[in-house]
Amino acid sequence: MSLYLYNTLSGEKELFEPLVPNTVTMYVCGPTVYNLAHIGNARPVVVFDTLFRLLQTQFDTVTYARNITDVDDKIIAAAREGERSIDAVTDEFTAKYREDMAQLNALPPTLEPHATHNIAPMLAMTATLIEKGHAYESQGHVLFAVESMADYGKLSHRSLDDMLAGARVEVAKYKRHPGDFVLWKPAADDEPGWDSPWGRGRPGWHLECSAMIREHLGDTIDIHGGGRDLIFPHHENEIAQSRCAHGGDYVRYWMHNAFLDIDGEKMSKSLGNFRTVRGLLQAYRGEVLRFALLSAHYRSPMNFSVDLLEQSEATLGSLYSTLREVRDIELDVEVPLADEPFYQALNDDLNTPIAIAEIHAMAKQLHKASAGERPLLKARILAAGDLLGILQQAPEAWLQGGVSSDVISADAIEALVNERQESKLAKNYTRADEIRQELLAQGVVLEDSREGTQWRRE
RNA sequence: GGCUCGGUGGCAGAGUGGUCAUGCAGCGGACUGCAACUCCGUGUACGCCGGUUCGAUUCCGACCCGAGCCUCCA
Repeated sequence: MSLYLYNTLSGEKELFEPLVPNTVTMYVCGPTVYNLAHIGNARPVVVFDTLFRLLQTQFDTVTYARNITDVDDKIIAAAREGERSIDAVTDEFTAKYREDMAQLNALPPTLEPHATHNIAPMLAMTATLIEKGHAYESQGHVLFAVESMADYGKLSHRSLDDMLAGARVEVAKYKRHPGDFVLWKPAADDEPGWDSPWGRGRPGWHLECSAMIREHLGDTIDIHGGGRDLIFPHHENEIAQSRCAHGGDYVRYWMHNAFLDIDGEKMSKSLGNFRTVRGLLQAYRGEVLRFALLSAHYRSPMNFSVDLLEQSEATLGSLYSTLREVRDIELDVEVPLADEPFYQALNDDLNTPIAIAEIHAMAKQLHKASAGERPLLKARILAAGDLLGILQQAPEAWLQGGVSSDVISADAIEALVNERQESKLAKNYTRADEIRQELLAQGVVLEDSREGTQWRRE
């Protein structure tokens, strides 16, 4: 099966072939740990987690690194504001980030490098860039000289002239060119800092990723992902640093996810429509959030709303209902992935909406399938769900669980279901219907079948 | 202003040069003691205007609207 990925650098879908056969290296820009992750932050995590799962089905070794930026102006500001130590802030939000992403069924990355643990490689790269004439020291800062790189701006399709035209911000005096960016900046006494040949200071943001990639994954990696907004300046500057420091290719496939709107508006603090993952998890299960995020192609802007979440929950419920019908079927069948439409869809630049449509098609077939056909269909649905990071729970647990399961207990429901069963046998349909209505008011739906009554929460 | 990228039926969202997305919701029917689940049926959707073409939602051009980036925001 051939995997095609859209490469931001070329603007086209390209056949994916790792540099080293059967070995893939992937890096995704992770969080700056000074606050809670919002649902927009979760999109790349879910998208690249899905890619991670897909890659693992066809390459022997997949090394996926996602960094933790734990030194940054915003962290310093957050610590000051809360009158806490830097470590207290970064530890708290690193832990919460991991918890939130785990709720979204995102697998832990292979590596999770922390910026503060990789200062030495950053210093080394800075020194190399100065030696090679791509960087210079100025008033305690070390800056990258963008004019020293012939094709600076290639990823974001812009020239230095374009950038000059757009520069409305006052240019710092210590810069030779307005586009020059910081590799190393001085730290005040009460700020985190490390000794360096250029004085006590801390690394610039772009440098962190370049240095950690080289340190943990190598000079050239296969895939580098992140949100669209990172194309410039972050990724452009990473390319400049790494290519100028050690030559050759830096990243072979650049992938960027589009943004999320909230109720048709962009998410921003001023609009008051900031949705943290943690907040949303109060009302919806992580799998619902994940499904919602995967219901649009990763390069399409998507509108995130309560409607979408309700639809996602209903859709997952219906798929779990289908799986409940076949819960007793033992699985001992192999699913030949290469033949699967859902697998082909995912291999076409991670087309998750098509993959989901294929799951629906299989569910439909399952309802009509003969007993002999059912095991394979069940296995295929679960295999698709596994790649998408959904549908892996016990159907009963999903259907009878939920974030509001404290409204009425499962025991109480079972008791009423039993009472209703007796009423039905006694042909007391008035009481039976009363119980149905009573439970419905509590968000519990009853489904009668020849085998008995099943229930689920709406 | 520059550079990227979008505008698809009530909603979400794929895709394609010429009968089909898919899901949710709605409507009609079957099934059911009543329901739910399931099944069957049901929608003159592709921003606007030109052009190319036998034929365009799909290609080309202009326009309108929206988004992201233009020094640290997924």
